Amino acid sequence: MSNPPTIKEIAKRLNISPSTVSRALHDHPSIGLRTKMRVHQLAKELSYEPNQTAIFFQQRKTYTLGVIMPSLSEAFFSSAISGIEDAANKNRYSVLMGQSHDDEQREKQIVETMKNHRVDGIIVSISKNTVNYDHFEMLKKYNIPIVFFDRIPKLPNIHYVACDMEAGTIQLVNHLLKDGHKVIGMINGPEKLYASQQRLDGYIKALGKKPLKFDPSLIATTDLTCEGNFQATQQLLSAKRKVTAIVAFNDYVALDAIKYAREKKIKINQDVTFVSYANLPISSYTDFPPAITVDQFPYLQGQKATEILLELLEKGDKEQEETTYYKIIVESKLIFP
Amino acid sequence: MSNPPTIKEIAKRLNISPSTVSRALHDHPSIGLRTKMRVHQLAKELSYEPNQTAIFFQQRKTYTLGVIMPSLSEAFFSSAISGIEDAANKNRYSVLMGQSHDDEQREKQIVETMKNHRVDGIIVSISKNTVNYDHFEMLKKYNIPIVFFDRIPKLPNIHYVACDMEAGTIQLVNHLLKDGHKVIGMINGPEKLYASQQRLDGYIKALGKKPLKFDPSLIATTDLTCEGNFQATQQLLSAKRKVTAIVAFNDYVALDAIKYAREKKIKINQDVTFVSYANLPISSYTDFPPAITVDQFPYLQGQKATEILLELLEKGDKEQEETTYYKIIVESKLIFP
DNA sequence: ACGGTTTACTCAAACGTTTGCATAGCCTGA
DNA sequence: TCAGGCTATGCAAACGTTTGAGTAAACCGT
Repeated sequence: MSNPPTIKEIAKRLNISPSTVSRALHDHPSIGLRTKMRVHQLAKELSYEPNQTAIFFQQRKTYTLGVIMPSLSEAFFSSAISGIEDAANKNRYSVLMGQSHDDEQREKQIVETMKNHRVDGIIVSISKNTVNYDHFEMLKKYNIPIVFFDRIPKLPNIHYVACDMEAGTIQLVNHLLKDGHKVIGMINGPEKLYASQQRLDGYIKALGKKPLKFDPSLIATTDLTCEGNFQATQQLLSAKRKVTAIVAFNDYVALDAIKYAREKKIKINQDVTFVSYANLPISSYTDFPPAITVDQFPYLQGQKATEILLELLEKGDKEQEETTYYKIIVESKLIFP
Repeated sequence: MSNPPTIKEIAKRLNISPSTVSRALHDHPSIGLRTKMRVHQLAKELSYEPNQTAIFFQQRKTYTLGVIMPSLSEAFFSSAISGIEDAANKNRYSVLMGQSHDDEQREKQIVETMKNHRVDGIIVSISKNTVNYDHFEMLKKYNIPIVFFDRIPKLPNIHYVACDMEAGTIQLVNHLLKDGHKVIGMINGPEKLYASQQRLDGYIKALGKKPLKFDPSLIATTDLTCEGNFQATQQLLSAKRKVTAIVAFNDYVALDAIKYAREKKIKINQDVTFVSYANLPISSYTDFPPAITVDQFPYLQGQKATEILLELLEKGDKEQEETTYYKIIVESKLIFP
C-alpha cells in the first residue's frame, strides 16, 4: 500500500470500526482506554495523518483566511501581511493571499477564487479603482465574514480596522502650530482616496480652530508619481503666502518633496519643515528625513484585523445574528526620526 | 433551502442522475444537447457553484501552492512573493503563505501545515537557522514537489531558482578593477549563509586573476545588525592597506557603512567607492547611494520559480520518474543609481 | 428483422472523515 | 431478579463530486 494510511486502514487492521478509530484519535470519552491505546499505537506506527481535505469538506471549514491586498510588495501592505500571518499562525490558521494590483476585475476574481476555496473569512484592503462592492456583499450569502483593512468602502454594517488618519493629522498639525508655524501647506494624494480625505479633514479641523483659517491654495494634490510630487511641491513653494511647513501624503512623497526643495536651495526643516506619514525604514538612512512622520503601525493593524476576524468566526458558529460591528481604530503616533 | 445548490439538487429537480448533471456541466460529449441545455439553464438559475472542497478532496489536488519565506515584510521577499502570486494567479492557482522568521521549528510547523492542507507544491526560501532538512525530504513521500528559492540547502537532487551572486560579484569586482581600484574590501554577511559564500567566492575569483592577490584582512563580516555593519566598516577603513572600494553585503549594509564613513569625513564614492547588492528603492532617495548595486530581480525569480513548480506539477501526473532537476540561475545585473 | 454500433443516460462506488443513533454487555441497587 | 444506567462499540448516513462500468433505446445497413 503506497497510499497514505487512513482511518479505515487502521480500523481494518485492528478489527474495529472506523468510527471507533476516529473517536479514539480524538480522545472521545466513550472509548475504552485499551482501544484508545491500541489505536494511538498503530496510528503512530503507520505514521497516520488525517486527510485535511476530507475534514475541510466534511466540516465545511478550512481554517484558512483569505487576504487580499492591492500589492504584496509595498512596504505598508507587506508589514500588514506579516502581522496577519503571525496572528493567524498563532491560532493555527493558514493564509491564502491575493493581490489586486488595484484592478477591480482582478479583485473580483480573487474574491471568487477565495470563496470557491471556502476560506473561513477574508481580510481585504480594497483596490483604489473599485467602485462596485457587489463581490463583497455577495460574501454575506456565503456566510464568509469580511474585515476591511485600511482602505474601507463606504458601506453600512461592515467590520474594519484602520488608522484614524484624521486624528493623526490633527495631532501632526497641532504640533506644527505649537512650534509656531503659521502657514502650513499640504501635499495630498488623489482626492478619491479615503486616505486623502482623512488627511484633508484632519488638516482642516486642526486649522479651523485657529484664526489663520484654512486656505485652499495651500493644498496641492499629487498622483503619487515622482513628477506629480515635484509639481505639487513647486506649487506650494511658489504660493503667495510663504509656507513654513509642508505635510506630505506619505514618506515617499515627502522624500521627493525634500529632494525638490533642496534643489531650490531651501534648507530642509529650517526654512521649511517637512512632515509626513509612514515611518519607512528609509527615513533613518536619508540625510534629510521628514521632521515628523505619523506611524500607522501596519503590522499591528494586521494583527488586530486578524484577531477580529477570528472572533467573528467563533461567534458566527454560536450566535448567527450578531449586530455589533467592529470599527477598530488603531491610534497613530508621531515619530521624530 | 438556504444551503447552496448542489449537483444532487439540480439532478433531483430535473429528474436525472447526478452523474449526468456533472457531465453536462463539464460538456461531456456523451450528454445530449437538450439535457445539457436544461442543466446549464437550471444551474444558472440556481446560481450553482461547485464545492471546491469536495473537488479537492475527490481529485486529490487543491490548485494551491505553498510559499514559505523567512519574512513576508522584507523587501526582497515581498517582491518575490508578488512575482509568485502573479504567476500563480495567471495559472489559476492560489497561494498559501507562511513566514518562518528564520526559525527552524516554525519552518517545520509550516511545512507540516501545508502538507496537511495538501498544497500541490511548495516554494521555499529556507530559514537561516535550518540545519536539518528532514521536513523537506519528507515531502517527497507525499509527492509534493519543492522548488527552493534564493536560499538553497545543500541537498542532492533538488530544484531551485537563484541568482548567481558569484557571477554577479565577479562582474562587480571586475568593474571596480577596470575603474582602477587596487585595494577592494568586502563587508560580507554571516559565513554560514550561502549568499555570503557566493559573494566571497566571486570576490576571490575576480581578484585571483589579478596580481594583487586576495588579502584576507580586507574581508570583514557583519551579523547584519547596525552595529555589526559599523564595526565591519571600521575594520576595513582602518586596515593597513587603504581600501578605495568596499563591496557591501547588501544595500542596508552599504547604507550603514556609508553613514559610518561619512562621520569619519570620508568622501563617499570619491575617497572610497561603495557598491552593494539589491537595488532597493531607498537608493534613489538617499544622497549618497552605493555607486553600483547588483540587482537580483526578486520579482522575476519568484515568477520563474512558480513556472518551474507548475511545470513539475504537470509532469508529475504523467511521468512519475523525472530525473532532471531544474537549476535555474537568474542573471543579476549591475545598476548604477 | 436482426446483429451491431451509437447515443444518452443511470448506477454505484469512491475519496476520508465525523457523528447521531442504536445496541450489546455489564454493573448496580432495591 | 429485573429495571435502569453505564460503558464501549458498531452502523450508516452525510458532506459533493467524479468516473468506470453497465444498459436501454434508437438507429444503421444489409
